[in-house]
Amino acid sequence: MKATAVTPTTLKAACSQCNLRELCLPFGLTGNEIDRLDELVGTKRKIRRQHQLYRAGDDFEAIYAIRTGSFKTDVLLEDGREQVTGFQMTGEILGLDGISSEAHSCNATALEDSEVCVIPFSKLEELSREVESLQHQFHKVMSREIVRDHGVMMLLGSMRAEERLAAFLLNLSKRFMARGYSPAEFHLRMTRDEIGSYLGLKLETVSRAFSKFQDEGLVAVHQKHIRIIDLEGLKQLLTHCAKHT
Amino acid sequence: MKATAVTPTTLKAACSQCNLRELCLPFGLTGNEIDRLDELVGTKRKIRRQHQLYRAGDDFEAIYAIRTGSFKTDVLLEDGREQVTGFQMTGEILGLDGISSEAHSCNATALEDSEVCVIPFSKLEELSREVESLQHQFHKVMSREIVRDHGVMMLLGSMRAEERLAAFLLNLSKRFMARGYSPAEFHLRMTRDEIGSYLGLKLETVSRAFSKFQDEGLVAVHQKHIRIIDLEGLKQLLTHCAKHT
DNA sequence: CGCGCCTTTGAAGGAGCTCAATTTAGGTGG
DNA sequence: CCACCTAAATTGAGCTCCTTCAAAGGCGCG
Repeated sequence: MKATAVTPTTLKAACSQCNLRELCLPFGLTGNEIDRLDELVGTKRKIRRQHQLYRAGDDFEAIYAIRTGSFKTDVLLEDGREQVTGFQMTGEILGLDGISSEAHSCNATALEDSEVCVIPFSKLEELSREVESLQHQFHKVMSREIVRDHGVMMLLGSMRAEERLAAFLLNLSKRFMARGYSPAEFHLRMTRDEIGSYLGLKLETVSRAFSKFQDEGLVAVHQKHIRIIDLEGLKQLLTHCAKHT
Repeated sequence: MKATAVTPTTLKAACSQCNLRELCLPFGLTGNEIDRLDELVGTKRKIRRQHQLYRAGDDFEAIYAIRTGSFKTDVLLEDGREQVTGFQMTGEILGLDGISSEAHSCNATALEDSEVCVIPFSKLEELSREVESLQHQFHKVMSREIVRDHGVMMLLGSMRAEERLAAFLLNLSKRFMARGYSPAEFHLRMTRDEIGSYLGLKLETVSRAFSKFQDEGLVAVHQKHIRIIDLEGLKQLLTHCAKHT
């Protein structure tokens, strides 16, 4: 919480001072190990709303930990169709897609003015060869991304519109809570169109589902402001709406 | 190709002898490094058709490299809905989902009688702290899984039925080719129902799409036997079918 | 040879999409 | 401070693609 005397332009990241470290790469590391991680984490980088942290095709050199703000990642088809592959919040890691081919395979766009810690990847590999706990935590972070993606595939492949939106809201709620924010009341940083792209729905369908939830007393929706009224009701939508086989 | 004198029951894996090593974990390693990998790779394990390599909830202890045969991975919802998250072929790695929570989060089922190399994960982490090229290759394998999943999300979220099936066939074709099999003619190991689950479609829709492709002279379909007649035509389905916005 | 499972095909229905109009919020300049 | 302007969100009506339900055909295996 104590401000350190550094210039704001090339602010050095400091995991040891960061209140997100329990969610991020330093999780499970000892104080001494975190200090070593501090050394390798490069500068912070500010990204303004709607600007891109990296684009598909960019050379891969670093991964990024979100310090403040939020992002979306998306892939584009030649014909212009966009698929949002995820929304990322503070403490989450961006750029893992780039490792496989040494180039990024998606775009990462800030949903609001944001700040990321730049983690040069070759240095991370170097240090994680020495620090077992860092190596393990990094593997967990990558694996978590894979598990998360499977969840989205479940959502896109087997759920109907309202279930998808309910799952989306519950997921956001959980992540806000993990960051010390209210799990019941929050602002969406993304548009209906972006939610729709993520959920495999058209923006009108998303909007209609929001209205339906409101009519049913599950949530209160005012544009991007969401208040969850009946958490259990939302959860039941997921388990009981078993129209499919 | 030369058979080594080992008992067939607890056959020791041998990456150095394996013709899949260019597709698998040993890629990029020197001969000496591959020998060290050989040491850590445990026994091979045979899995009969329809049997499971692991189930959601099982303790995570090892990852698996497919030596022969093929698998599907799926996640189940409480109400019984199944989502196939992937089909895996020889040289591909199974079990990465388990790292994050130390328990597997999906089921892996053999589509035919198969054999996997068991790679104890803690030992893999240990060795990859010493062998840089192994560490890097393992990271690439994980990242590739993430990129693959993004592709499936694109498919499920933004494509229509026929595009999905075309993308699926083209993907299979590419992977068969990488393994030295014909890219134009192959046997599907999975049912229409499993394809449908993977593609977010009902089995009847998959069947109808196959029939349509056949009518249009794109592929010849005889049950599970597929022959791709017009590869370019299939590819064009993906780029030109831009009915969506 | 017969049984079960997988696949194919048809016909009808519905969830979500498309197109279009209206409302609301947020930013800008007078 | 208000009027204006643009982007985002809401809502309605008709349509389409995929699903659902149903029945028949084909293949493999005991």
